[in-house]
Amino acid sequence: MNLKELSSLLGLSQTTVSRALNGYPEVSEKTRARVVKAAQAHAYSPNTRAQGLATGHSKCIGHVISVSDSAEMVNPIFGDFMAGAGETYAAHGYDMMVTRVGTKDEADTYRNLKARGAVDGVVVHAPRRNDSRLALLDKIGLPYVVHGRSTGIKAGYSWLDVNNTRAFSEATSYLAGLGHSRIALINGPEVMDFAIRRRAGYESSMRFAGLRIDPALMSTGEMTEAYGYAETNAMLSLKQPPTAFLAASIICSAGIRRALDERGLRIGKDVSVVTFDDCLSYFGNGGDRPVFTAWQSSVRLAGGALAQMLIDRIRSPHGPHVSELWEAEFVKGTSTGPAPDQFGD
Amino acid sequence: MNLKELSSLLGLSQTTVSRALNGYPEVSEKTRARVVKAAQAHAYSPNTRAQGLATGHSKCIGHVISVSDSAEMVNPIFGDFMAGAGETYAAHGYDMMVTRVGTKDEADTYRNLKARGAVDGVVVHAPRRNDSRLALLDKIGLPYVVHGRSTGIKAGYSWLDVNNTRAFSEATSYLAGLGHSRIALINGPEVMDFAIRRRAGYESSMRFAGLRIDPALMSTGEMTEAYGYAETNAMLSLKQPPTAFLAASIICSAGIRRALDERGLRIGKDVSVVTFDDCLSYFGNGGDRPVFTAWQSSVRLAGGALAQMLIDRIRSPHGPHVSELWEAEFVKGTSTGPAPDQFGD
DNA sequence: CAAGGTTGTCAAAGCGCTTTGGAATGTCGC
DNA sequence: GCGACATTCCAAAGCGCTTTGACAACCTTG
Repeated sequence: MNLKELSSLLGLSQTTVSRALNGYPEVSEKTRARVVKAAQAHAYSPNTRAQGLATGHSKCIGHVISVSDSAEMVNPIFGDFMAGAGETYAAHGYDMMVTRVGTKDEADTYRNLKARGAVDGVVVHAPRRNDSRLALLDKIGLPYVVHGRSTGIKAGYSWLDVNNTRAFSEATSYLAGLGHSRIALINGPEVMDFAIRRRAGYESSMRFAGLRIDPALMSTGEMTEAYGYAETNAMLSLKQPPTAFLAASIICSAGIRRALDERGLRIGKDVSVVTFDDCLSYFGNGGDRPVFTAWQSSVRLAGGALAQMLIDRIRSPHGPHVSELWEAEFVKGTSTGPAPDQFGD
Repeated sequence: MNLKELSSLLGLSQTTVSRALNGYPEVSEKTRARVVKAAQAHAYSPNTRAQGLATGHSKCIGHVISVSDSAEMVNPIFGDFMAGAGETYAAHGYDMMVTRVGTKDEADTYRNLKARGAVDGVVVHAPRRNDSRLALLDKIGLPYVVHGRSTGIKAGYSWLDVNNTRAFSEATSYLAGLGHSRIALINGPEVMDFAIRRRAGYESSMRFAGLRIDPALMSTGEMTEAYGYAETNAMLSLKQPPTAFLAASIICSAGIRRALDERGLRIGKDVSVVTFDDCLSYFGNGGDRPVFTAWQSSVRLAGGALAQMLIDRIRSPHGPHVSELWEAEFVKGTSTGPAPDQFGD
């Protein structure tokens, strides 16, 4: 069923039917009602491609997810982010396109998306420091919003970020306040802007507390369970092992816990753990009885908010840039406690 | 840059340029080379929508992911599946569209996708028993492949599934062989076909081993970490607690381990755990030194294979159906051991 | 050298929609 | 009863591509 058929069925011109369905005022309410009813009865939906050709808009939003070539690692927050964004898109009649790409030909992918007119805008995921994608997107004129920020970029852009610096600064202070002095940072990949900020927050609070910043207690890597496990094991084998861990994600933290358990160390007693928590739907932090002491912020909600931000931007591509800095929420779990007495036992 | 501009730039007709780029034989190699070079130089890519309108194909594949309305639960395998599928799509020039939907208006979503001509085919995720989606898709004529199977559907369809029955049957036998008699099944949602099969495999091996099938030791639910934790705790509090657990996913198993650790039970000694493992990139099973004894099958590879299957099907929509049954691979970890002597200690 | 094939190119139609610029009809005031 | 003005509808152009059918131009053959 297409417009031509439907209109001849109704004895109206395509113009009128199109206008009736798109809510234009040049059509009487009586006719409109008749058209709408017929459209529903015949399950008519305008052909997306034809509509796009005629209007110049694809009503589609792109998400380019780069999969690290080596590890084939997919960011675990991806699913929840999409779920949040997808809801908003659907409410506004947008489709969502996902493009998987190796990190090296990312630029080409964006260029191609634009050249083909495949999408009206994109969400930039996992921004790095001085991320070259932003300038590229500005240059080719593809509207975008950034999930996170990119330190070093002078030009304005729209973004939504969690206050990572603050979250990690507070988390560090919290642990220092409990008497911990050897606090380990199990960070995400430090090419990522968020990881750089987290480290900065950690370091500033360590300094403020008068604690030594020990490179041996700081690690960076893809936030897998195996990574959390391996780093924890390595650090606990040091001559001066940490008494507390600060982790970049709850997936890492699962690995940290595994390592601690394996060594018979009691979490929250012998060793404290604080984690950042993205509120993943399949890996919650224990619900009402939080397990980990955590700073949390829902990536699903972020997805929804960013989607809205992008849709607004597409509507007025030259409007002022907007940004939102979300504060992570503190949740006290059972994974933290006073530093064990180093000279006791 | 569009076809019109490019062709006038070259002093050729649109026909010739189009044919040159699409590899038709009616154009001399000399002209073709000239055209290809110019297209590259001007970064010309045909407009997707116009191309789609003209050809009648969208060169786009749909993935409808239903998010349970209550829990807003996103299947954790989603990201890895997409990564695998996306690679194949890209290699064949297909785009990938994701539609988030509440479970109730799933049918409308498929109908709409077809009516709008938005996609050339879809991957059906998480099939249920007697899944009504298959008949719907047949009826509206939208090509599809199924990730899994749907017991009860008589009509033929193309699918790729893991031999869940066998994996869980063998896993149960394995535990029985170690002397376990009270074996718990922490299953996925038993509206899902795969979960039904897994349960069947479990039950048949329990019967074969002459063990009692105790409903109190069988649970079903969304495969989250919290679920694994809660069920394990509940079962361990029974008068006759299980000595072994069989889990539906490694995410669940993380919850099981947490519950065991919390109670001071040694995994692989006091309690054994076997899990199914989808080989998620961010939650591996310990790499070369597997943690859990597991039956594993990579969901990323499944994504790639299904994508290929669907593309083939789109090319010949009335060809014979194909199906692949993958055997899960056994991996021995440290999470299993002989059943503890019930009368000892 | 005329008849018949190839080869390389093109003009134009068509995909299904939106939108511009009219045109027909109805309504109103005087 | 007539011009002015809404109101309601329509024909046709255009979005950027593919594809059909036609046509020169260039070989082959007998």
